[in-house]
Amino acid sequence: MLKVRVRFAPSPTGYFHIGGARTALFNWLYAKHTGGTFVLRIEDSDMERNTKESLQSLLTNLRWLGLHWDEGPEVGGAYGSYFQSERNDIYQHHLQILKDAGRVYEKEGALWLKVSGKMQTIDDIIHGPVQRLEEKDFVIYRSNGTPVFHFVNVVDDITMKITHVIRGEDHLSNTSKHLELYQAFGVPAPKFAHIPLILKTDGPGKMSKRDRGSLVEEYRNKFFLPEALINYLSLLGWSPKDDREFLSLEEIIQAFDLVGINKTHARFDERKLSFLNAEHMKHLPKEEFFRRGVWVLQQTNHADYVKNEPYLQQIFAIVQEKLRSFEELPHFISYFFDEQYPFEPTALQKVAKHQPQARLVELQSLFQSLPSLDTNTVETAIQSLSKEKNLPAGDYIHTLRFAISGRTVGPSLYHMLGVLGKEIVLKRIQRCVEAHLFS
RNA sequence: GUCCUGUUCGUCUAGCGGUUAGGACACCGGGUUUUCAUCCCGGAAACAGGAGUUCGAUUCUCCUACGGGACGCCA
Repeated sequence: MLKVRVRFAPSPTGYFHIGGARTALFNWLYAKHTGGTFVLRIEDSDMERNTKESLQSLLTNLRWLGLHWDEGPEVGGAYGSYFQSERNDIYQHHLQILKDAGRVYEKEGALWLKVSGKMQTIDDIIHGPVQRLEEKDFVIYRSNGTPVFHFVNVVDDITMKITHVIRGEDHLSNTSKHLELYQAFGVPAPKFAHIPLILKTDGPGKMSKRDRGSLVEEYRNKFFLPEALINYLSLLGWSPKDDREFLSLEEIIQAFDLVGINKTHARFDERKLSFLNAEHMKHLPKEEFFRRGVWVLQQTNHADYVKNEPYLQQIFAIVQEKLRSFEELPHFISYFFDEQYPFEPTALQKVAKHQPQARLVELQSLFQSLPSLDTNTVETAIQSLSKEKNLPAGDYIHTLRFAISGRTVGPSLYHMLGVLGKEIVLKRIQRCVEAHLFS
């Protein structure tokens, strides 16, 4: 069995977007699944539109996603260069082959390929046989002497020994041109798999770089988990054919195959992506959550939160199950580090109706009588206090959370008290009492 | 316009002739956590339409409608 060689061949003309990432992912997955080789080739034959920044963005985001290439830029390989702009000799050589075969003519300074007039049959792994007649001759070299996409794409796939071309369905109609080329060169075509496109969340058409949420960069900047994006993207046009949706990379590689890919276009849904991100957050091993959390804090100018590591570890431990995304982390835990935390107006409103001032005073004397505020002690103490005063425990709990954090939402209150400790908690209650917020 | 291609809940999907058409997100309701963005339970929600083929079509064929793509000296 021939070893699989697949490639992702983007042109660096803008930011790396979701559609490209999914195409890269499917190629990468197929290589991993079959033990094949994943090639990254830069299609920069249109010099005017290429930028260094797009190339950098591409490489950075591909690596962030974990889609490392076996051959390509900064990695090398036996079939380089992996930049089309550096493969001119190869293209000239192949042009000569077509000329010798009598398939090329010049018109208005450009070089055209004479089509065969034969009906082409694309044997697509996803769509089955697709027939299409390429009716018109087409340009393979521009009048400025540079080769065009269809030509270089085919020449590169031949010379790089690509076995499977996995690309977006927008190329399905182009494939008859490519088949003309393969035949003109006298070489067999690779296998094709045209994957369905990703459509806009709402409105007509495929997702484009201008659509909100379409850039991989956005998710990296918002501290999404790359494994969550991968998981979500893998589910666009593919599924493991059972009820699993929360999947690790290993599970995806294991189950992935070209024949299981759908024919229908999929609509991008950021809400499901967020859900998957939250799931992956919860399943992160403690140490990994800590490692990445620290990194996020440093990136967002909250390095001071990291100074006391054991303290931070305690905070992370009670916060992990509540966080949907690392983007929320700095704000979510800010009051653990700031005695001047603000009292949120909406939170105040919710709490104000339960005679908070009186409750806080009662809690003060209760806590002073306790040796420490560990979770169990505090829980039973508050329970019996509410029973004694014949009040709902919620009156104490809501008020207390508000007093020590300024908010109505956060991690488990009893655990919070334990992490903050008796001294700080009493200080915070005092601060709240003295603020006279409830008049 | 021509040529390709597709059509299962709002969305992502399972299903490959006989199923109460399954799951997930989102949504709604209830419960737990006497907070909550966690967790648990429940609910509403789909085979585009029409002809065939067949004992029987969501599944096969054709037509219509609708969606998507390609028709560049862009990739």
